Amino acid sequence: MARKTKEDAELTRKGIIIAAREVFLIRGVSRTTMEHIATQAGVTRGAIYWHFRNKTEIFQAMREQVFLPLIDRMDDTLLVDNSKNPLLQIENFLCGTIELLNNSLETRQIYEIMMIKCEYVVEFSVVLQEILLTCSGIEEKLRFTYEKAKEQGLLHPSHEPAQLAIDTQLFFIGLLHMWVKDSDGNHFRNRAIQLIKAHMSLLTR
Amino acid sequence: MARKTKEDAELTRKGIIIAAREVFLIRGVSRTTMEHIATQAGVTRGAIYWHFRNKTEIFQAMREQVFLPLIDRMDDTLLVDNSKNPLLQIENFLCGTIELLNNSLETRQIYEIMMIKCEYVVEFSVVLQEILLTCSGIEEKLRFTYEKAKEQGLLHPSHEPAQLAIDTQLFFIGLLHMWVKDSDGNHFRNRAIQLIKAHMSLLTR
DNA sequence: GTTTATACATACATATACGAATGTAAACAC
DNA sequence: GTGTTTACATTCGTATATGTATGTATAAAC
Repeated sequence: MARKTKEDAELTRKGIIIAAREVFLIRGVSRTTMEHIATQAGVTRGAIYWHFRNKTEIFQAMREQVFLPLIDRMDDTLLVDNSKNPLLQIENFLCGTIELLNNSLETRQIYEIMMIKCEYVVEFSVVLQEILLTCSGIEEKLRFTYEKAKEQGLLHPSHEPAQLAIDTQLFFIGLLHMWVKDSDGNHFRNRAIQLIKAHMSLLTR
Repeated sequence: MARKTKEDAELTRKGIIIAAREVFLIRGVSRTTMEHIATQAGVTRGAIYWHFRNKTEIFQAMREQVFLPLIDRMDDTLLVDNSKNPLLQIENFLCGTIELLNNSLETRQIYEIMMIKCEYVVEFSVVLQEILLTCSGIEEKLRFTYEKAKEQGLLHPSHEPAQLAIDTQLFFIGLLHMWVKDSDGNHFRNRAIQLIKAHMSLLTR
């Protein structure tokens, strides 16, 4: 075949990432070969090796498509200081994430890949460090928002923002993991929003 | 080499499982080959294929060593009806699990393998179903214990046992995941017990 | 004490994956 | 409009993994 325009090449690159996501989801990252991805994308391995050095680079490219927007949305929802009701801000952030998972096939699949279709060894253990860092960021932003709530007297006096932040964070990490695993939907997916509201109400009174 | 006694053969089998655990932890399940396991165990692949049909069977054998005791301990801690203080029963179950992770290298490694060194596709997706089932069991037992607490008037009147059970379960799932990922220990491992007590105190008042 | 089944080691056949090297036609720079 | 670079496809060499088949020495059964 012949050379493409820059736009076509970019389309090829995007197509490879999409194909990788689809194959990762079915076969898992480790058991996916370059040939699998190439076939799914309708190109040859040559095309892939032109755009990416190896599978890890494809994985990282795929991951960034979801995690950079997540950070942005988190900042938008939690850090913005309209602060009518900080507790509602937190609830909206959590519910918004679940709705994003419900609405965006891409996001849903990437979360699933990252949580149960990837082995965090050698090259991939870098990703683990980034996840821990992201979690630190979330905890901090939750604490910041709980502190605003405390200032407004919305919290039980004996509840400390730092404690609430971690508790909410761990609750949500657990929820996300079970949401992903619960592919039938009956245990967690259907009830996720309700569970979040219940959690928030537990901490409020 | 020559034939061993039954006891020797059983030792070989155990050794293979131990070797598999050690290699799984470093290389991940998918990227571990039978040859890796054999070398680590000091045998040849022939020995492994004599005891197990394939890698999945080794994985399952390894998994059972940890999960069957977990169920037992859960029943012992939560269902037994001495019930001086059901809330303390729950706290003890959660803290006991963390302490088990701290004290037992084997348990710790198997949890780590199952959570971040394994891809749940095809043969392994059966394991996911089992995990979901185990979680259902945990939720049920937590709810049962929270109901006892409610009968004894230990809970805030507006708190429902069913809600508390799920909230605690999700909190703990999140904690376990972060505990495993936090290999440095500064974020979650060192604080796990304290976080559990904080969680329980949040739900009590 | 002979036979048989066991508990492996060794050898073999097949399949698959990777990365690099090479080929090539068209886009783009000039 | 020619030269150069780009965006791939094709080919090749090498390595590695799997499962099975076969070999073998000994424990156990009789």
